[in-house]
Amino acid sequence: MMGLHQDPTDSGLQLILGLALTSTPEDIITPSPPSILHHHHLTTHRPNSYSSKSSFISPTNSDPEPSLTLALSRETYPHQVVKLPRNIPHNKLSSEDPLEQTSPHSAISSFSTGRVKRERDLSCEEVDATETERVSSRASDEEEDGTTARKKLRLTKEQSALLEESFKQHSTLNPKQKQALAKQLSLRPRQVEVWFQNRRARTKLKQTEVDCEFLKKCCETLTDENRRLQKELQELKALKLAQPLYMPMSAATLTMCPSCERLGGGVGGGASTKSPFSMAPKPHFFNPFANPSAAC
DNA sequence: AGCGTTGCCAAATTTACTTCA
DNA sequence: AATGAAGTAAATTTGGCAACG
Repeated sequence: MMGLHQDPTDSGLQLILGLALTSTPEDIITPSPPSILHHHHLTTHRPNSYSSKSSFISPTNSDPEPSLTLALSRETYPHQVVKLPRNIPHNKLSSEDPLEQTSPHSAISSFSTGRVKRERDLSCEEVDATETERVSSRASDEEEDGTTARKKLRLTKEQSALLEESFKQHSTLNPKQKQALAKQLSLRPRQVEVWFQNRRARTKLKQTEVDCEFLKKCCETLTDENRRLQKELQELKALKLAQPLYMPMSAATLTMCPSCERLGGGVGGGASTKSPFSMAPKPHFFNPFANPSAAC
């Protein structure tokens, strides 16, 4: 009825999701406001200081159970074996290190800020890499002959645990924190940065899925409510046809509906009676967004 | 004020790798 | 054992925004 699609990929649903949850209380299954609103806030009022950026999604709130997040790689990939790729694309043969790979456009010019930045990051992180690769888990020492494709880093359990722990404290890092964490993990700052970016994306995705489930339940509740009201309306219409003449009631028999302050008939609400003025067992207009905990 | 640079981020996408049927 | 599909996470690309000189 309400045009609420069940498909989470539907753009209409996502729009409704962002709007509908603005009044989401804290006692529902979505402990944090929808990330859509946060994104708008961040992109329009991006703070200068890094410490204030942690408002994106609080990992302790939106991801209270890290073991249930989408990041299950440590459990599903327990062996930490770095294998050579089965097939090596031609365009990946130039350099093993992804950070040392420039895109096909990267050498064209320096007009793109991203390209300039990457080259700059590379230059500063190469120094860092030489310091850290002695104990790094990265298998990245084969690029001398230029015939090895890049191998994707698989973080160790310890590295993942430390990154997760750091993410719980703050979902964004300032440069000092990034450097320190990279040194502690024997990774490059860029890798730490990428991990945090991907981790934030996973958190947001998970939150979106939670929001979607919440809206599905709200939709079901509203559907049931609508069905009930439609049925009640049909009954009232039928009674109206059966009793076309107005039958005045004495003031003593009238009661006030506590929710909508409409007059109802009979003592005790009359819900059990089949009076034409019987009250619905629930409020006439049920808003799950204003009262989602009761709705879902 | 306008401009270019720099740095960070989100979003989308690609890619390497793992798991499982 | 081999294989391909599906899933996952690391890495890349693109574009936007803000701060700074």
